[in-house]
Amino acid sequence: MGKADFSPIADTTRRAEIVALLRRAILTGQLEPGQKLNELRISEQMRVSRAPLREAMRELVQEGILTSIPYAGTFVIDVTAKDIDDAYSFNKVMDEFAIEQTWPLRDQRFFDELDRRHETVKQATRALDTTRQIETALQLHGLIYEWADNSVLLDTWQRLTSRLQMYFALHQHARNEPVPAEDVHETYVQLLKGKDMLAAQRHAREHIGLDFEELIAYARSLEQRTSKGGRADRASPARSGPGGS
Amino acid sequence: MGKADFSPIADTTRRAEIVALLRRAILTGQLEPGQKLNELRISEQMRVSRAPLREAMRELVQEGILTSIPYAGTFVIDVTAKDIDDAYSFNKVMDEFAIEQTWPLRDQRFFDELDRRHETVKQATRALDTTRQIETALQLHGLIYEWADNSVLLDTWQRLTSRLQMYFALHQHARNEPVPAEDVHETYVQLLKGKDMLAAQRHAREHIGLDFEELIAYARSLEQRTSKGGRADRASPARSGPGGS
DNA sequence: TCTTGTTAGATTGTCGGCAATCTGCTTGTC
DNA sequence: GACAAGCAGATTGCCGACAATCTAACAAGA
Repeated sequence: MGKADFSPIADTTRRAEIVALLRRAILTGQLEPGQKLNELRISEQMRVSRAPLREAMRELVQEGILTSIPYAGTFVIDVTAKDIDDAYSFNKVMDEFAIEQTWPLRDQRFFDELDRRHETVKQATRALDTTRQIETALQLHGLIYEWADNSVLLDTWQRLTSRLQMYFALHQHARNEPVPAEDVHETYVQLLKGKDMLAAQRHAREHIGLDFEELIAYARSLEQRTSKGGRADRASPARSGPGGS
Repeated sequence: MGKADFSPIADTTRRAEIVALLRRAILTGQLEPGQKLNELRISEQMRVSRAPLREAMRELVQEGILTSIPYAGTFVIDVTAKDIDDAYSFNKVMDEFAIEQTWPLRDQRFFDELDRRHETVKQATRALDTTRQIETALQLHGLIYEWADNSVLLDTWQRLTSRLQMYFALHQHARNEPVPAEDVHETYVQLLKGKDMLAAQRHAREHIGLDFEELIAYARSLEQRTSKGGRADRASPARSGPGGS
């Protein structure tokens, strides 16, 4: 009997493609934080009716990168320094857990995949493609989440990833540095291959920490400007949580 | 000048109400795991067109309690023992973090709210309303997440809550016990009022743990039955994550 | 001048219907 | 009888148009 592992074919609904397009536009900074998404305009640009566009938007709202106010519109989320700080401290705890869960499951395939993703990051770095560099770095970092074999953990990470990518892309866009230092992930990869789990956890905390510190400082400086600058109203509406009456 | 703090008025779109209705139906077990949601039938029952219903469904898909397969339908998620186990171990870590973050922020208002929610649970217990008992118990437990002042943490908890409520409701439905023992939350509340943070964390782990153990055992027994029973196919499709190239 | 009522324009929310796709059955052939 | 092709029914995906709501400009009155 022929056994071939086929991966499921791509979703072929307009909705799915629209989701991908919008997400990419947001995460790369083509759509700026706070910006309103005009349904009619976008649907005409994409040559699509508003129905699938609106469904796509609802998905991205739940994914946490859009926010919707009834009869007012759907907006790209505003990024506050506190949001980044929250994500930062939460990420530290998650990292620790992910490494702990992944640690006993590491095998040759894990190491290979680790190297492969590391190589992809270096490739994007050499190509001076900052957007892709952020994306691949997050994918490298995400391996421990994919390997941990915990669906809830992975789900949470993927949600967080969207926001992180948006934050970092925002940062990069602002201070248009050519590209960060040569290889900041080398130590991380080596530690994940090693025998000292606690060292790996510690490094993950501090390594990620450094990137974040810079990011938060930047966000803070932004808020200084906008606090007197204007469009600071229109607070994010209370997320209609599961805890209803 | 008159200063009155008004909270934002309720969402008055059909979509929001549909979301609430569907979520309630799922979390209370009126809609069983694996069951298909027929759009036409539901829209007629609710006297609503399919557009807002479909948008509501997309939200619940992203919320993690529905799963959608293009051109096939939208289904209530299947609950596997591993899912519960994953949520369990993840919840332990989150609890620890939430207590740590909340600890220095506790004040009189926190204690009052804690007592209020505790009272609500006892009330539901006396009324023999198991569904509401689960709901209120989760709200009691959720206070440390609301108080922790971390938007990402709270968001993650609210997502997890949906699934937890579904799991526990499922359990309760099956073994139709009258109502659990009198007051299992007393110690938890007292520890949160006390001075020993580590003790509170430890208790949260073990207390929640016990409930989970029973739940997982039940789920395992269910899978024993369904593994030969039939509708085990139609695996959950790969969640189109943010990483797509 | 400030506040309040009105109105026109734009945008979101919703509806009913059509097109695309899947599923199961029937039919025909070997 | 087994199997492939084709067909009908049901269901999801998508579209265009209408209704409900918001926003901003303008006018009227205190």
